[in-house]
Amino acid sequence: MPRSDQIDDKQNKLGKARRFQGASLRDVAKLAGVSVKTVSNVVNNYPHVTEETRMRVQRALEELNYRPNLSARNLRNGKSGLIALAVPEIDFPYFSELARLVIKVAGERGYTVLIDQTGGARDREKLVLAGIRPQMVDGIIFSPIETGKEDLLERRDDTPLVLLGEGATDGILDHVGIDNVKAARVAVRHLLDLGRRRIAAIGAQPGVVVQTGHLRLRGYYEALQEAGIGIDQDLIARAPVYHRHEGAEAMRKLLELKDPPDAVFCFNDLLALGAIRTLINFGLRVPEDVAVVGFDDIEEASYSNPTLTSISPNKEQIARIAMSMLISRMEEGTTTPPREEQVDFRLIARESTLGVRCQEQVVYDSLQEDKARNNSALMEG
Amino acid sequence: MPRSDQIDDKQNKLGKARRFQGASLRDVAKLAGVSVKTVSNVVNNYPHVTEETRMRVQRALEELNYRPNLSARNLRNGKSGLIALAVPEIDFPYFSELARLVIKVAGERGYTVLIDQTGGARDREKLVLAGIRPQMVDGIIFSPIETGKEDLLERRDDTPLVLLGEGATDGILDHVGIDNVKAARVAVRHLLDLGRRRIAAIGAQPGVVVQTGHLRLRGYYEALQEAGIGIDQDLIARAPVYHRHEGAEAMRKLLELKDPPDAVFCFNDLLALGAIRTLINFGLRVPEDVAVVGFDDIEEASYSNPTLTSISPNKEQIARIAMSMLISRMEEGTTTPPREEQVDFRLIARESTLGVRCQEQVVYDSLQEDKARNNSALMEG
DNA sequence: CTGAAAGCGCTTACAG
DNA sequence: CTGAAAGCGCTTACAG
Repeated sequence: MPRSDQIDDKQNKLGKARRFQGASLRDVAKLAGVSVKTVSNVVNNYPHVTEETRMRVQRALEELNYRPNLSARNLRNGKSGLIALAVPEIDFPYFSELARLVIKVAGERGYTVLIDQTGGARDREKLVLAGIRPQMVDGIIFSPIETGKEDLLERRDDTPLVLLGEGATDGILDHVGIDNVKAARVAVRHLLDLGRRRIAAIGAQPGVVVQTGHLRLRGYYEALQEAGIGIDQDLIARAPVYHRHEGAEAMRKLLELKDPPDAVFCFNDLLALGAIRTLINFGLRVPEDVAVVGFDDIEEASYSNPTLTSISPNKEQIARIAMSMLISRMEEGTTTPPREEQVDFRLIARESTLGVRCQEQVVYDSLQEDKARNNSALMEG
Repeated sequence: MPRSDQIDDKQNKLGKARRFQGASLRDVAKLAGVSVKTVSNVVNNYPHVTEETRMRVQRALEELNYRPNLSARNLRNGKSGLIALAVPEIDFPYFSELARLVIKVAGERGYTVLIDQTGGARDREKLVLAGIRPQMVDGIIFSPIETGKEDLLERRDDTPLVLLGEGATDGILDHVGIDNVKAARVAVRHLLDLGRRRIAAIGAQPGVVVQTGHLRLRGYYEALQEAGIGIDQDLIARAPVYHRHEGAEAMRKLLELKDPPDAVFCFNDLLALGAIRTLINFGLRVPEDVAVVGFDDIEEASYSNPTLTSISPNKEQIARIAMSMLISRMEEGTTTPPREEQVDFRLIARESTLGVRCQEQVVYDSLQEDKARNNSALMEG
């Protein structure tokens, strides 16, 4: 039996030097004195291999520290086992929390996740749709910001793709999200229930209509209308990016109004945390002077000071459903019309609306559809 | 010239049905009436192609919507253009901020990043060292938690790997980090300078010695010793995981001491934010009653209430150096001894030590080595 | 400037 | 139960 150091060095066989790739099936087969097929059988745990042969092959695999070449395997199998998660920026807490779950769920299903950061820029998002990293990934989970309906319709690439978060994709592609309008309505209604009447909104977005910001704004309108309160355009603040800084800026402007708000509904938690920062800088009390509600329920919402009332979408459900949809396209090649799925959400009330030292309360649960159910998870134990 | 729909359907040529892979170079060559080599030349922008031929090929590429098969290209080239970033959990703010930068820098250098989450568990970390996803990635950037020196020495896999964050890797592998001992010393000295004398530490870790926690604790000891203050073991709180919850718990225990601390140095920002949450719940004022310093300078530190004084490592520098080190191993096959690089860090003092409404100040900058330089970035504009 | 052919490492009918 | 051979799609010396 040849020793491992007698295996020809591939560097010599190739014209050009190349990083040594490790042992191949052929090397192992040679060392074990069997055919490549048999080694492959052992590696892939196929039956029909004599125990003795198996042992011999195992030893050879060990000795050569064999590692299958995934590029070759993928080429042969026509798939890579890789999916892309395309998000604006991975360090937005909402996206990093979602990414953790997507990576976890994908791992359970045998997939590896690579991350694409679009920065929420339309041209980078178009690249995602056009098939960035062609045939490197079997599928894509995509959380767009600026992508519009036209962009989706123009798409030529046929890599399976599931959309996340956006509101109206009009059944062009598989999509999983939450009922943004309803969630926003629930959030604003909570403020109304607490007696607030001058309720501001932070996070309206200029331009494109097919967007999260638009839907949440609609929910805001509907809640106020239901309560018979007129819309004051001065109370609606824009935010091109949903980050702390923009929330702080927007709040500052709202405080300059001659009749400033007594509550503010922010279209995500980062905006809300920025807004709170401004309120505190101005010496105002939250929620006594201004109550604040956020959206996303990132972990920080449970620890900020004050803790933040927020709409809490079921993120694990988002990850699971997105992955299931994607797998059914990737593996089963499903060609049914695009599916639209909505996940559960809750409104979790905390100090920023209930007051200091209040217990955390689940004020609304889309799963239960009954209000004021008190989950009584005593805050901080 | 044959039309695209005359290209044989591969499904028929293969025994088993398989997801249609799109057009290959061969298909394009056939359609354009040239050889595969010529198409390859066009695709890869090689010179020596007649303008006319190039046009013809371009048109064929367009018509068939050709996308190179990266598995095949990688197989042929012996590399994948993929690197793995292995971190405990992507949604720890420090790691998501780092990931954003690594993905950005990698992209600039032509690499795609896939994420491995180890959960900080030793067996999962061992898998990373052993070559999880064999030959799928050209290199690995690895931020270990429980990996010890023995694990590094045992490693058989030869995929280029750069370690992040850990303190003492004893030159076994390339490593980039900061001077943890010194940074911790700077942090504690800051508290001493403010007149604090009962300074607690949160984040000591049981077990393994080669760990961040150990080094930061040493810096804490050294600072106290320099100031002639004895060590009180009661003031040293453990934290198995560096998360908000553990910080809150640890702080609670410290407050139960008959002689509670007047300051606390937390080994990362999340611990500090958890600690602050507890302090506020107990009706204590930060920093008047207890001053708090964190470590990492995650973005939340600039917006928390109070804003958080923290050690700020140069994360972009970490990402850039790690990527450079990795590339020199991957592309140049450098076989020089492992390198050890330390990046700059600063101590940025904010409200949690300076008091409410104080300006943010750079109290220490390892690059300048001069104290009390006032950067005067007026907080909140 | 272009073409024919080999080979990267794998899996899989097809024989035996 | 095992082997010989084809082919996934690409790149690259080697000819011409």
